[in-house]
Amino acid sequence: MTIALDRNKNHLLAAIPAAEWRCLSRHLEPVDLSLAQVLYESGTTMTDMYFPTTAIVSLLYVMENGSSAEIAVVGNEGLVGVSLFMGGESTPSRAVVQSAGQGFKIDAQIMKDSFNKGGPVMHLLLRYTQALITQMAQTAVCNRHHSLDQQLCRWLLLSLDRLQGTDLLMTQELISNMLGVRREGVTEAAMQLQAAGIIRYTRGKISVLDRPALERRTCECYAVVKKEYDRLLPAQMAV
Amino acid sequence: MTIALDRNKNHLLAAIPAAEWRCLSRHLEPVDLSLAQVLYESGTTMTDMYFPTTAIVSLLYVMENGSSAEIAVVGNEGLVGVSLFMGGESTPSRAVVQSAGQGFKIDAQIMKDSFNKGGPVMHLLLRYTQALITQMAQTAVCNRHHSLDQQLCRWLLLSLDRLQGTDLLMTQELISNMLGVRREGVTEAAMQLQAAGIIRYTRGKISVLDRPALERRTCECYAVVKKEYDRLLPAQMAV
DNA sequence: ATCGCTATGTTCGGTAGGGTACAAACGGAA
DNA sequence: TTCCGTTTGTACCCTACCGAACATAGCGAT
Repeated sequence: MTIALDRNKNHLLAAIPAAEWRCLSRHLEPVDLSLAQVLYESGTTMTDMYFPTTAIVSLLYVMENGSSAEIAVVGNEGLVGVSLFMGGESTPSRAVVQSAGQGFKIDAQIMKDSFNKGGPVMHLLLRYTQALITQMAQTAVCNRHHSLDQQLCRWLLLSLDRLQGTDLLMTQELISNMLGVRREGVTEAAMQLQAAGIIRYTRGKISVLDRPALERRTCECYAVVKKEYDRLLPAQMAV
Repeated sequence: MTIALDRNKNHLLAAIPAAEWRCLSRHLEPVDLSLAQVLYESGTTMTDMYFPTTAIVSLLYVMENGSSAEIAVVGNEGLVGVSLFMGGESTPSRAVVQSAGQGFKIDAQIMKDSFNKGGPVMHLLLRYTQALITQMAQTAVCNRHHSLDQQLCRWLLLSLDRLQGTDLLMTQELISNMLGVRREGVTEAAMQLQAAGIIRYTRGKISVLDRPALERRTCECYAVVKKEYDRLLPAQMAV
């Protein structure tokens, strides 16, 4: 395999020191991640880890009655499968591709070995995990206290941060599943945003026209999480 | 210091291998944790870690407008301060004593050094952290989908699991702060539980009379978290 | 015994969001 | 162009919860 590969498209990969990178890169496999593809099913043993580059993956919990709630979102800033090096091998949640795109896949054992060397890779992954923890915690807070409108804004911003450009390819139905609310609620909130000139949407495509306005409308949760990601994972120098 | 100390009162301490324990135990300091005591304030650098034995500590996020929401709860099964070895040194949440009691305190650096040896202590702490992550994730789900009544049951069970006996010393006002709901809502839910003969309470004291009934009333969230704690942190042999 | 504080109980109106049912509109396929 | 499935819009009622204001009841201190 000739993989000169653009690891800079994933921030974690980009931050892996050169020496370790030489070991790991040969095991990384570029993969297409298609919409609604399930990377992990709740409770199953994970065999691979994923580093999204242009795709976005949602971690969500599916309840016994079938309704769901997003717990966190992972894009080019992170990785899917932290439970592998945390020691659990599985989690009670599901990982689903929320926005199609590419990423890298790597055998879990390879990554665990690298982690267990205890060096910079381990500390990098642990800092990422802490950022992820913050996102989950803030999701809990947001679910408790904030309105659907605010949560929609937060969700759009989280997605936007993980994509290039300002267009999101996703239906309101999909968004409602992620937020764990009725589709009709998303429709109403989205109409308000459109009326305010903040977004424009057509069937399955949302264009963000005024990002600053989105940030003004959302709750504090977005900023708290963003700030924590920036603090824990500063623009990192590879090589 | 003569600390023959009852480390078995905290499950994590109890699971530390003998060799490592000899190093660590001399640095552990028994502390009284009083109700409402703040162990960490959001954003401050942490200098100590805490291992509750008979106390219970809540991790909660306090919003800009003063209202709050519990993110997770820590008792004799765990430790307060995972962000220390995760690499962040701080978190956007606060740690407050929810139920007075005892615990052990240890200098953060000592514990980090032990963690960084990469041996069983590290893996133990990481598995605990994954269990904590599950609890946070499920809190997010519960906040989204379940009724106040169900959440109160879950909360009582979580507390009960971390105490000996069946009595909780806490006011409805305190509970409402943890759950992030109105006190009146807790009053109503608690009255129903009392009417059903499941609990009995007087000013600031709740006695659980029928735990199985509580488990029947609560949502699936409690069982999911419990199961994950048991899976990740099985009754562990020290020494 | 009394006072006063704290904890708990009650009430009323307001509202966000759930459940349901259906209508309209867009867009790709034939 | 027409058809059909998908996506979005609208309407209705209902319930859980919030906000606020206030009433009662334990319990400790004096």
